[in-house]
This record gives sequence, structure tokens and C-alpha cells, in this order.
Amino acid sequence: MSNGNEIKGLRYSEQRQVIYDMLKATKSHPNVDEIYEEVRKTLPDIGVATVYRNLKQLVEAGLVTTLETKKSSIHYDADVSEHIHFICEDCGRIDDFFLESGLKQKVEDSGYELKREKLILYGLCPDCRKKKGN
Amino acid sequence: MSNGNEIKGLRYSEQRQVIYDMLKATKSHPNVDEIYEEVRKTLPDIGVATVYRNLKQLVEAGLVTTLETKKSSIHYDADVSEHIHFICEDCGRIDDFFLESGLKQKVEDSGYELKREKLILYGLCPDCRKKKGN
DNA sequence: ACTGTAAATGATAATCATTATCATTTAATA
DNA sequence: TATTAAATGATAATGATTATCATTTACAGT
Repeated sequence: MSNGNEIKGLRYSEQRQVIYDMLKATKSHPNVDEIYEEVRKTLPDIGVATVYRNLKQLVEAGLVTTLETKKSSIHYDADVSEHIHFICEDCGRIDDFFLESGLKQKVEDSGYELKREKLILYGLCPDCRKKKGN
Repeated sequence: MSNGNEIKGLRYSEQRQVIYDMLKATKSHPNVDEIYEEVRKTLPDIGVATVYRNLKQLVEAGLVTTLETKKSSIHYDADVSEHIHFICEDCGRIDDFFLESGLKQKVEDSGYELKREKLILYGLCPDCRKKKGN
């Protein structure tokens, strides 16, 4: 069932499509439970394992990113464009910022209290890069 | 037992001190298991719960930061100075970068393959800030 | 120094998120 | 349409973290 949304190397599945569509349609950075509940409105019989499996695949495919908060469950975001997440250490709320220059100033001007920031890079270290021979 | 290392609001404990000292003495970003095993060399009877408890307190006190990798266990770092973590998506290795300008170039010049970067800000959102009345 | 008390501990059970397993179903290709 | 490997749903298993609780301990006030 080709619909122009194929993910490299993966066979089409309605479940994955619904999950991805749902993530693209929200700005709320939901965690697995929230995704599961939302997706069940469309697919009442989907299993949790399927949700976990597909989220992992979507992340591996680079179509979805993850956010680890203090709340010990991963949150997902289908907006993979360059933007910054602000995580409230009290209520756990996640807000987006899209600005680049004068970022900290903008955040604080918006009423946030900035306590720490974390820049994390992901990729391959020199060793693993060699192993993969490219 | 005052030793000049008091943490605001916390009573001295040898266990916490050993954990903190151990973290300050390493650059390896260990996870809880690794910390537990290392600390047991000094305090053979320490319990895992104590390690978890104290790590949480050290993080809350801002003396230790956390790194969430793909490996679903949190890694700890007592270097809270401004620096960047590079996480290898293959082997999970975590390397530090301390440079600010021309960062991506430097990383790639060092043989790393940069795939994604994540900037996360932590603090208080406007609502929680109001609630705390400051 | 001695005492009272709340914080910290160690052991263990409990919980929560995530992953593995496996029989069944299904997309995609010939 | 028949074949086949990928995907699914149910459930068990695992792994990490947290809660509980009786005991110990730091340390403030006497």
C-alpha cells in the first residue's frame, strides 16, 4: 500500500502511519502512554509493544526525536527541525524556542527562569566510524 | 562532622561524600551500576538505594549533572562547568568538548561524525515561577 | 559529654518503563 | 493468488528506579 510516506527499509503499516501522523499533528511532546491513548482512538486494538516498536523505528529513521525529562519517561517530537526545548523542572512542561541569536535573553524575556542548559551532540565516535568503514 | 563540604540543607553523610568524591575524580560519565561498584571499594556495605538517593540529591543541589543516552540508564558527571557531550550512537561512549566557537567544525575535524545535536534548557516556566513567587 | 530528634542508611519489596518472545496476521512481490 | 519476511498483539521478562521500614547516625540543644 504505497502512499508516498514510505520509510526507508520498512514495510508500510497502518499502525506506524497513525502514530507518525498523530505526532506530526501535535506540539505537545507526548510520552508513550499519551501516544498510546491518543492512537487508540483511531486503532482501538493496537498493543503497547507496537507503539514502542514503531516509535523506536521512527526515531532511528530520523523522523522523530526524543526528549528525556526528569519524569523518567521519554517524550517524542515529530518536529525534527532545528529548535530548542525548554523543560520546566517543576511541572515538566516542555516548550519550544525557534530562535538562534540572543537565545537566553529571549527565553528570560518570555518569563522563564533559565537554570541550566545542555547541549548534546549525537553521531559516531572516531572508532565506530572506522568500524563502519566510511 | 563538618569538613567544609556541606551541601545546603543536607546533613553530612560519609556515603554521599564518597559518591561525590568518586564522581569528581573521574571523567568517565559512569551510570549508577558503575558508580555503585566503584563506591563499594571504599564502602563495601553501601546499598543501591543509598546510591540512587544521594545521586538525586547531588543533582538537585546542582553539584552533578546527568546525561541520558540511548542505553536507558542515566549517566552522571560531576563536572558542571559549561561543556558539551558527544554521545556515540553506536557504542554509547561519551566524550567531552569544551570549545564554544566553531564547535561543529572542531568535532568533525577530530574524526567524529555529527548526526544530530540537541540543546535543552532547564529551569522554571513562567507559571511555576509565579507559583514560587520570585 | 549526653540526649532527643529528624535525617540517612541498608535491605527488600514494589513499581514503572521498556524489551523479548511467539504465534498469528499482513504487505509486498513474484 | 501464493509466498515470505516484516509487523502485529498479547504477555512474560527484564531492568531501572522508587517506596517502605526498622535501624543507625549526625548534630543541635542542653
